[in-house]
Amino acid sequence: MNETEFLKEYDPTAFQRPSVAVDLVLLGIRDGWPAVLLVKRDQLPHVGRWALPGGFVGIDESLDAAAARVLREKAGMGEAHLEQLYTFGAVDRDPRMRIISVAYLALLTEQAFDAALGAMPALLPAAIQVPWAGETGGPVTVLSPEKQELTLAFDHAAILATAMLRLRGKLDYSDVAFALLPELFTLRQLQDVHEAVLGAALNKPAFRRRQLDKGWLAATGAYEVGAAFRPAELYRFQRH
Amino acid sequence: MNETEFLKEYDPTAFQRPSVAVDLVLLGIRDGWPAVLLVKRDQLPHVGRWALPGGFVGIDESLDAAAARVLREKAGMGEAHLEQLYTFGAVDRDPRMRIISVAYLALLTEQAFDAALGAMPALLPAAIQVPWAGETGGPVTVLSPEKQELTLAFDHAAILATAMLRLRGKLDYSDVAFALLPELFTLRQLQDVHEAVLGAALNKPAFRRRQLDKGWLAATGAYEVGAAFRPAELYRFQRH
DNA sequence: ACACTTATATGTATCTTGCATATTAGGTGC
DNA sequence: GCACCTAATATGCAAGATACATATAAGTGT
Repeated sequence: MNETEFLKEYDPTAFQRPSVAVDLVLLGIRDGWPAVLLVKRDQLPHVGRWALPGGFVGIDESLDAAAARVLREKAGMGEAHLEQLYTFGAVDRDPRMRIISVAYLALLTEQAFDAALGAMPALLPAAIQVPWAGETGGPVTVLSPEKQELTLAFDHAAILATAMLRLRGKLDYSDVAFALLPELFTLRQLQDVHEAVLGAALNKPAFRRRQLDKGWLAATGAYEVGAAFRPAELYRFQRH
Repeated sequence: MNETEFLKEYDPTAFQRPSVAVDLVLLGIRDGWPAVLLVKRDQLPHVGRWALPGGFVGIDESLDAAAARVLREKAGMGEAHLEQLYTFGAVDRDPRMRIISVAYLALLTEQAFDAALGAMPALLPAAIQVPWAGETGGPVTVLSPEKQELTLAFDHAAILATAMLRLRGKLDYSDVAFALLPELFTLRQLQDVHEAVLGAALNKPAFRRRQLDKGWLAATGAYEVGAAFRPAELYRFQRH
């Protein structure tokens, strides 16, 4: 029996299978705070609760492709930094049936975040507050624009907590911060992103020096315009 | 319609679903090198190739539980540090059918590694060589005990590379190294583990001081016995 | 007793980081 | 035009972390 014959006889229905979905944490910085885009559930279960946008993975679709499709369909977004986060597979995480969810982290610039809100008005921008426990990953609080604390559907609060923790962890050794910034940015904007994600203030000269020493920043020679005071130089991210 | 009625009518067969499996990277240190336990495939596809032990996720089984079960069934192992690694979901990663694999990293002490070999003689201990490119994660070479380079089945080489990279990345800020060591160990053994995982030599006094400063090591007052020369003190890992 | 080898301790130069302070370059209001 | 305000940028220094060299200690084997 060769491989082709084998495949003909293989019975792919032998086992009962779980459904597989992707859920997206659409993350950006708004008003100096991390923010996430949520959708309101209009079906049972958890009707009326806010949830992460997601969708089932097609049988002929890779996980990354499914995540990119959900990004397009649910956030009207063509481009964003997308990275796989973690896979959530508790048996009872969805009361309808067994659904395994592969969570993805999508990082949006402030501009992309607003564009998504414009394209999909049903999306809710919610502020994220993370206690500075860092280590184990304390409970994350999600606030509506009216400062109401939201209870997310399913295990989405845990997914969001994982996302924030991962982002914090990767912030200083990877280039994720630049995915949250426009093409051109000032060092102060870069620091603001870091401070928002870390939820802590950083020393300015030290931050500036460390960032420049990494060799990832290319000075453009251009400066911001219309600033009330001395304009800062604009930098561009450039892979080492 | 309330939630209970809704669930009755929900049709879980509406979409064609992928199969979900877990694959385990059973990792230990042997003779100063990272090593992985492999199984020989006795079925198509990829008959005769070496693969990571794995199994399908039961419909009433969480991902973590499935990983623990595979650890028990395929490695005869009750205890080991188990952590989810990454989920591999390319459409064509298995020619039989669509299988999404949630990869787990299992860290074994040298003792547990040998015990697994004893309990499951079909397992092959293969040495892993990782180029010191670190960053992007170069190609990983897997060597049989006879120093033959092995070609792993499916995308298991990529899974293994991800495991090694993750381990390297977590080595100095987490406690993973202790999962590779017995209950009591010397500072030299701890350094040997770090050097094997990193594939690089480390400065002894600096390593020793940094480890002790972390506050994770509890001196036992006991010393190794039978050492040819001055015996080293035994330490125990103790969560901060 | 001595050689041998590794564990452990210490000292110093170097590099990194945090923080304070100075200087620069705009805009704003008179 | 000119003083003033504020934030960007630059510099200086102390504290901390790290790499590396060297010294001392504690066992075994001859």
